Amino acid sequence: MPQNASSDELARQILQVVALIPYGKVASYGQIAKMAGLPKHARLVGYVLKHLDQASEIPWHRVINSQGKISLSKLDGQGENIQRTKLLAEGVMVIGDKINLKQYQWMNGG
DNA sequence: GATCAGGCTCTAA
DNA sequence: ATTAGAGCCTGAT
Repeated sequence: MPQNASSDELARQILQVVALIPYGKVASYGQIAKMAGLPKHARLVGYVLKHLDQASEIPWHRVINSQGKISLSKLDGQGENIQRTKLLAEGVMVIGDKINLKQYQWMNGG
């Protein structure tokens, strides 16, 4: 890891970008990493989001993988994918575990 | 410091 | 469009 930035700082930069994703939109891990100035750290984004506090107001569910699919398999009390449920609640069309990035990806086409 | 695993991504079938 | 393999970087043994 770089000497000029603590891991906590990297996490902060990542979360700062994730917090900017607008309601009803999604972004990929790689996209987040890139926007945070950490182009190769897509997996770190996943790591950071996984270790978030549940009280956090970070919209972690708006982050999906590059294929437009949900990587997280965590389920809620209904046996449904939590991330999928949250996205649907925001009006994001999730078919199976896949999302139409052309339509819902943040900053896609402006 | 070596080794393993992870909410990834790119490329090739 | 879906599946495999290789590459990449960090955090935890």
